[in-house]
Amino acid sequence: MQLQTVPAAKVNFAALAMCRGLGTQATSHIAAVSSLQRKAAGETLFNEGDEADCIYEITSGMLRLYKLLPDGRRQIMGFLTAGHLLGLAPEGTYVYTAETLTDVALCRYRRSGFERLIDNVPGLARRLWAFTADELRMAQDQLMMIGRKTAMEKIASFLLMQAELQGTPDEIRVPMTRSDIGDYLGLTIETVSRTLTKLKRDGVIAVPRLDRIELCDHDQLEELASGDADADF
Amino acid sequence: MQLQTVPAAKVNFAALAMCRGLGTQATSHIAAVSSLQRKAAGETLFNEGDEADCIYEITSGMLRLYKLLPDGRRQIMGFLTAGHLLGLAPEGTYVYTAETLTDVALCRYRRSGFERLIDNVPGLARRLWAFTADELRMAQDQLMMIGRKTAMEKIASFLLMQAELQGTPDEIRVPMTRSDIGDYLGLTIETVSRTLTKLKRDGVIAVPRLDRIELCDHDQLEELASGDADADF
DNA sequence: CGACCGTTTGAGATCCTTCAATACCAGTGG
DNA sequence: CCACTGGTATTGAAGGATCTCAAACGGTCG
Repeated sequence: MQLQTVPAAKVNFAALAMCRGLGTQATSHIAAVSSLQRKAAGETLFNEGDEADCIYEITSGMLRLYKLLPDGRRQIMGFLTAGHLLGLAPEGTYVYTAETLTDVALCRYRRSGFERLIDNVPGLARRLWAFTADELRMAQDQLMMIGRKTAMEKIASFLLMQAELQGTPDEIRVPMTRSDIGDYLGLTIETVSRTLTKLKRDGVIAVPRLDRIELCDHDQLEELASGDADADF
Repeated sequence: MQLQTVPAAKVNFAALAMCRGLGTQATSHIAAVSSLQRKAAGETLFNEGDEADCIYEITSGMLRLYKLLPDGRRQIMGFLTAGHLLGLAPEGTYVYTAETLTDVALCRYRRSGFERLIDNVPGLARRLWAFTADELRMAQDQLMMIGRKTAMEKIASFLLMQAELQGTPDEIRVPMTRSDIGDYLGLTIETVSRTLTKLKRDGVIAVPRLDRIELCDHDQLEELASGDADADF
């Protein structure tokens, strides 16, 4: 369900991540192939394997990206917030499924119109490259985390990463379920829950509501995340 | 130790992955900022955190890319062969360490000279983007593998991936140690060894030498890799 | 209130790790 | 030629972190 489509003219395109640093002319070219979209929580933006005909920029809200194995096992590749692009495959099909975790506002760029711009707008291809490179860097950090960290280190890293991503060092919003967190970190829902409980007991975090976590002891979290914490934690 | 530096004029640049599809003029521009290098097995190309002043293209041989945690735990991000680029960060520092597994031939592009080309050679930025996007796709496949697959599924997937990468469906070269494989898959060296032994016992693979693995039963491997194999394996 | 859905908690099982011993292989020097 | 050495791989036994299965809890909504 597409809640709303705003005429392109009403959007401040120069403020979008896609256009930042590009000239006004480039910005208007980009505006010409884009439209604003709203999605409710729990909707699918596109599926892994779909024809990649659009690039999206998130204006507000949060999405989850994931891949599935044939038997249903899921790996979440990331949680995206405002300012991030997605659907950035230079060719072919989407490599993951994108679903909204909250209500989301998006700017959509049609690939058909976008293609020409990439080669003609100076700096645009480079900008797309930079976005993809950043996504790669995050994927590789996640690899390190999933492959070599313990459950406690993963959870601590996750909490700090969300705080960083959301720009709120002391409290994070958690619109994703425990199951989402588990599928992001390579853990089960029970292990996520148990680990959070342990952090609560130790006073490192507080959970006033299911979708809020207060980071009470930032330093302790940092230690837990990097794995050089005292043995009694 | 740099074994050899070949004058740029002697290299067939048009055949390099970096230049493929670009014009002859673009190719000569790129040639102007590049040089050929050889490295022996076991050398470091660059370290995680180093100033990223060069982009490399592999001409022959194999490298490993990895990140380290403060306490020494290692996660290998990939094994690279001929035709792959590395060091492709659009800015800043290298995000991983690169070491040679075998003797390696490389084409090196200095960033200082390369920068200008990116904005001036039509199609180049897009090409770099495509390379980074491909690296991202591989990182995300690896995420799925490490986060959600069992040891047997990981090993089977690894063997098939190497066969694909090396273009030899029936036998793969294994210049990396068991420890490398473990650090790539998020397993210990013992689990890697035990899993390979099991595959040997079941006749799915054969190991004539430590650095060779024959894939005897490709179909069985595919089944094991995707996780929908019969329970008795 | 009662149903529902996600979370938490518990108990037991398991896969993988850890620790330790042995085997293998290539290189070296007697 | 062969013992010795160092490094990597294999194998075994035991332990532990995480998973699985199951029940209880807690908030939300009609």
